[in-house]
Amino acid sequence: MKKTYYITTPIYYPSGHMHIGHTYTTVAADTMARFKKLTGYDTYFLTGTDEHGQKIERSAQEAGKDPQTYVDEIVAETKVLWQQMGIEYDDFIRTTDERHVKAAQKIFRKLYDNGDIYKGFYEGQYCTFCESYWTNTQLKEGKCCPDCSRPTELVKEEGYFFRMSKYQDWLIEYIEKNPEFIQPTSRANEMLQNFLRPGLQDLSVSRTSFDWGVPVDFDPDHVIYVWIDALSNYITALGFTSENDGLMQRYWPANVHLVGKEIVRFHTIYWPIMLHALGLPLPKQVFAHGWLLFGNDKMSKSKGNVVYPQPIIERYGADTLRYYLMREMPFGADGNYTNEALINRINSDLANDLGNLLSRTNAMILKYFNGIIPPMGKVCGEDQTLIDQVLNLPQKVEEEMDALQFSRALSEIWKVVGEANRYIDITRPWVLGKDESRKDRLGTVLYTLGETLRFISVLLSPFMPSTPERIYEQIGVTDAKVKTWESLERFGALTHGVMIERKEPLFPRLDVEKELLALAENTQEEEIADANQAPEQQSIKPTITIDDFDKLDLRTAKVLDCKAVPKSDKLLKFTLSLGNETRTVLSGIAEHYNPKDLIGKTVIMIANLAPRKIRGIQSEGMILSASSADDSIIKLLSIDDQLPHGSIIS
RNA sequence: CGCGGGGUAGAGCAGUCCGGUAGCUCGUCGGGCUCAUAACCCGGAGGUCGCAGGUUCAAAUCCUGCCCCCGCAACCA
Repeated sequence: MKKTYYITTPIYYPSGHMHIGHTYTTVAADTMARFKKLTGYDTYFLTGTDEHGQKIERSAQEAGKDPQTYVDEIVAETKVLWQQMGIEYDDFIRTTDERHVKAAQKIFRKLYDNGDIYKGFYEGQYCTFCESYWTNTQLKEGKCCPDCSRPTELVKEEGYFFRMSKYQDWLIEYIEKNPEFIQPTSRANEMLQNFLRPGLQDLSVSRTSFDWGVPVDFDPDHVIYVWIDALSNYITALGFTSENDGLMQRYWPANVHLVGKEIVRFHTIYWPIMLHALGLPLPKQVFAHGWLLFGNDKMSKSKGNVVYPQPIIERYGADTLRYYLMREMPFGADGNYTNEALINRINSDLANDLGNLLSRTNAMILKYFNGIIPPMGKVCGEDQTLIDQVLNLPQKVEEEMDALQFSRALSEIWKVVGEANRYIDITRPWVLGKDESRKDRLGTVLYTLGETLRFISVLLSPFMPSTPERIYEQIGVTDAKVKTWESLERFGALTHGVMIERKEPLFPRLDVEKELLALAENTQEEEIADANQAPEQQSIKPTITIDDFDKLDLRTAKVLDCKAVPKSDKLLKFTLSLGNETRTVLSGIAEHYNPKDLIGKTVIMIANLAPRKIRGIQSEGMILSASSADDSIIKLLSIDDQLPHGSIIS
């Protein structure tokens, strides 16, 4: 029986279009899956979408659609994107699939029956407007909602909880004994130090505050919250709890869950504990890759720097983007996406090195052998050097792939591309071509080059699925048997006597300036679209009466002193004069103002706001400021200094 | 002292676990070649490895302290 290999991506949240970050993860998983298939594994590759939850419910509402229609559209678009990117998943699970819903309910019930889930009360700071709970650490000053800045209130709600703490010691031991389980290792330390060792709290696993989810079948007021709903996709897709669980038998436990670094916790704490509670083995590895940053900034919609793959695919093709994503940065660390780096990679690696190698090889076979692949003759030392490296290549690539080091694997392949280019300079086939008596030698050189390109193509096929075929037709590879992993065991499987033709360049060289301009247009359109959208999302708060307004005591205040608060990025400490008294007030505007510039200004403050301790300093009021929707611009309200300090504003 | 990651040539990164001539890609400068997509090949210049101490025959690497950047802090890959 063949060895199996099961790899997954996270299931993505379809509240918006998939961007290059999602593409990155999915391409990595696809590349790995293709590599394992190539090397003879019985491979299963799962991706999908996590479609429930309040955010989807609300996004759908805003778009004037029912949630199912809303997610159906985004999923359809996502599938088109994956198809364009050459993603060959074996299954695409949607948490709204009937099969998933049923299985998630069974899992929930099973955990409840076992006593791992119990009914209790959830208590937390709740924002009525956003219909969302926030933790104390998330809240803004004055216990305000981090999303809409309205005050939150303490709310108690009936809910189901998972007894995480029960399994905490077991998991700590498991992680310590299985260093391969969480990769890179630094992530394991992070989990142990941050969450596991300080102690796990029981996890709230149901909600009554929204409906768009899988109902708890024995208590339909509750829907199953994301943890069990989303994480269980990895086994519900295999038919866990259904009569037809053949895939589960065959592929579980997964070899790798590929995840982004922000969801490591869910996959290395909650998920293992859930599996253990269900009596199932844990995935062999959870691999956390880094983020694709734009320049040095995190991609985010509010910054308007989200990169979408479609324009890149249209301009340069999916294989090119796949190559860039897998090559540019070490898998696991954060990397930068820049248009310039993309174009440089295309030009130097794909056009100059690989494309040109093929071009010169193909051109010489046409010129000196009328397009017929010559046979291989006697091998010299200079041939052998190249041949040895070519023969060692598959093993090197496999080693790097097993460590999920895509970038290094490609770098190994490109070392050989470079070696082949050098080989041409050393053997000087154009000189051999002038001497009819050295035709055999010339044939050997060109055959060696063709055969090297065949090795490269086969090894490249998981990374760039459509490029190898374009190479094959230029070096006369037609037989499927010489496109396999097994065909890389010996040097010389390339069939001679085959007729080849001249084709268009594999990857045309790009004009850097021109391409940068074209790509910049794309990003700018996005920015404008986002900027126009942003203010609309901040709707006007509910109406209040004049009495409500009267409760506020607004005063002018003179800034006597202003300093940055130590160990804080955002806070400034103000000493304010209200005429007859002096107040200390903190304000989170350090990123926007230099403290010195504010001394002497007259600002407006709320004088009767309940004092609050922030960073150990008592803040006795609040200074008014206006901000843009994403807080990128914040302006302090101030007035001309004509009035006495402490004047009432009404 | 909340947690984690990072600071190495103009740019982007590897090397740090297991101390011992500082490496790769791009760019740049010079040379070679003319089969090739003005591509390819060779060579050079360019770094007090964030700062300060310490351990050592020897520190980018180990220890201590500090500075700066980034991310996370209960569902943004």
